[in-house]
Amino acid sequence: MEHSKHTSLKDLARVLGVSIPTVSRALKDSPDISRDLCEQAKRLAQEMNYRPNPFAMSLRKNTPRIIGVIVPDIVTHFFASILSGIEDTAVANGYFVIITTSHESYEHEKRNIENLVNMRVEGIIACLSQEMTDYSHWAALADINMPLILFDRVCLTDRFSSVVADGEQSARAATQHLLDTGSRRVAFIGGANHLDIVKRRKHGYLEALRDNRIPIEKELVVCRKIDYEEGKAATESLLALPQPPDAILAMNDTLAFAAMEVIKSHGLRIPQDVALIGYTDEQHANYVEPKLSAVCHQTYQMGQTACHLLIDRLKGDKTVRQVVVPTSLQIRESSVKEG
Amino acid sequence: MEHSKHTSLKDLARVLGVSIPTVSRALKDSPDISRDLCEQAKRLAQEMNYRPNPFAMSLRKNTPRIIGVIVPDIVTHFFASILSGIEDTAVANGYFVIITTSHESYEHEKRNIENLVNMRVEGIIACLSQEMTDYSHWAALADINMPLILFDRVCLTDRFSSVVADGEQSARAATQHLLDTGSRRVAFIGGANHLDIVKRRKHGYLEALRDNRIPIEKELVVCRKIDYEEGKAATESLLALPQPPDAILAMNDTLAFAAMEVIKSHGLRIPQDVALIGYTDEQHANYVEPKLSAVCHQTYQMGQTACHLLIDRLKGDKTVRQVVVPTSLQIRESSVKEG
DNA sequence: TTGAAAGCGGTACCAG
DNA sequence: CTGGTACCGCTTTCAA
Repeated sequence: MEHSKHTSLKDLARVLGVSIPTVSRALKDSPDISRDLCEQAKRLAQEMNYRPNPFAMSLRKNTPRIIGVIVPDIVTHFFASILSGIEDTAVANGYFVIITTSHESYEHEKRNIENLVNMRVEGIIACLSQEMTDYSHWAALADINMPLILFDRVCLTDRFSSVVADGEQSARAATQHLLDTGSRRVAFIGGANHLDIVKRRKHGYLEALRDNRIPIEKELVVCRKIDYEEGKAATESLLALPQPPDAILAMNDTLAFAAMEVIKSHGLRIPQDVALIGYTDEQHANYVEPKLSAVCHQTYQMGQTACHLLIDRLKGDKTVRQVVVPTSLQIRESSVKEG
Repeated sequence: MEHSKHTSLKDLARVLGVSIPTVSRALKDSPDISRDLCEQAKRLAQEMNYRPNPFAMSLRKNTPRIIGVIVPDIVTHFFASILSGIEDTAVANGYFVIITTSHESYEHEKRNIENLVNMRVEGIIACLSQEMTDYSHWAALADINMPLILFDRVCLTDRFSSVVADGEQSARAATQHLLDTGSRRVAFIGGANHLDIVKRRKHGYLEALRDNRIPIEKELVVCRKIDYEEGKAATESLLALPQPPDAILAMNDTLAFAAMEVIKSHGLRIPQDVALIGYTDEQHANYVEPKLSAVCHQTYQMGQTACHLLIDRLKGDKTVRQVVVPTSLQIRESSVKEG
């Protein structure tokens, strides 16, 4: 007896004294129903607060108008903002969004995929978890023809459309900027090496060094995990080097703030002793002192784009695309040693 | 031909050469099916990757195991963290979560409620939008017996269970702390007066003044809107007073960071010239300089609690509760003028 | 131990 | 213009 029974077509039919199919058609202004009945039916539906039962609909055609989303977590601003873009776009197109979190765990991720498939969502938008090293559960989605769009951390890009930032280009620009403003020994703090975002950003960093004919020093590249504590440890290890870096490029917000914390705790000045560039949004960059120079992702747009890709796919567009969303390097206070 | 047909009981039945109901029962280990058939059926289900169709289920009993959530936005850390608590709890109990955002708009809020009801979610967890001044759309949920749990910004607490922080007590403690550590003229920046969180925190602030026999000065209380720009304007107006405050209590994170920005931009020192206390989480409080003394909400727990209240309600517990989640005052650098 | 039939709410097709 | 019938996938009597 939970929520007092919804009214169904049957109820309307009974009151109107006509058959169920007739009411169904009347409500959709079918041309072969008398205008009169149409009006009556609609008025009654209004009065009796009739709502089409989505489960009945979905039972016939498999289209519950629900999109599933899998993100590592909801709390990180980067993901929250992307979710926001997804949600707004989905709603604007008449879809609901079910959000699930992988907590960076392979097991969770697998279970979430399972659950969403079981729920018969029309499509899935996802960002890979860090732990994820084998792609079979994603590939399986292609096999059962479940539309999937990946963003940020992606895989199997020949089979699934994806949305990523221009990681290589942004890291290259950030590194170049550090070198242009007085830094000499630039270090890189990244996440697990198997993630392609790590590869790309690291590659951009290395390219910039090469552009400037700076020999690569392996100790200056620390790739552990995207995690606050790991980021702190990475920074500690850099500062403990016999010849520590005089600048650090941290490849995402978690790592950047971890680095900032550690540099400060060592009594070092930013940017004079160690310059710092991170990846983060405007707000967080401005909150800290010194204000963090950072690569800015257009997170909201990434969410929108991912959702649009999915909706296009649901409408039948089978082409696999890789959308690269440009980033912008925003110079603030933490990076410039000299004008 | 979207996602290649799921296998149904019918498919299994055909292969096994038995009737559909039989398979249905076999899969649930019904006692009146031969052990043999049970085993066979389950094995086959496994092989053929059978998934019960949730729409068919939901069509019979109205229990899609989906919870709807309405929040003002996803991006604000406060909400993101609560969502996280809700999501984890929901999943742990076998529920999906559909998240919708009101964008602080009355219209969106109404539409979201509508949509979730149409979708036949089993219950709703929500935080009121700021714009919301009339409660009828929420009251309507009670009429149709849709379980509703409110958090943070609540209404009709006699009919709906809710989860709130101890706003009055926390504001009182924060104000007392300011007075204890050298501040004399404490101002309060709040949001729209019709929100009960605003009322409660303001009340706590006023109580603290009274406790200390400090006359209340109306100009020191500015309640506009919870919004970054509005918060800046509020702070500006305070600093422009003939006798400006020497301390500010900002009743949430958005307002606190806005206040900090403006105070700094005036070249005033925190806390020496103007002491500041906000409401925010640990991480953000520590990012800024000086580190922000702040009331800390147990956001994740608030989400968990709200979800548990809903699940209990879904299990039949009709008692209406008001859960108050304690806060903690965390003294950092922005508030203490003197030891 | 199993099967047949009805029903959940709606749509589509054919008949009249 | 309207009604009858069948079906989507599953559960639940009731009969056998």
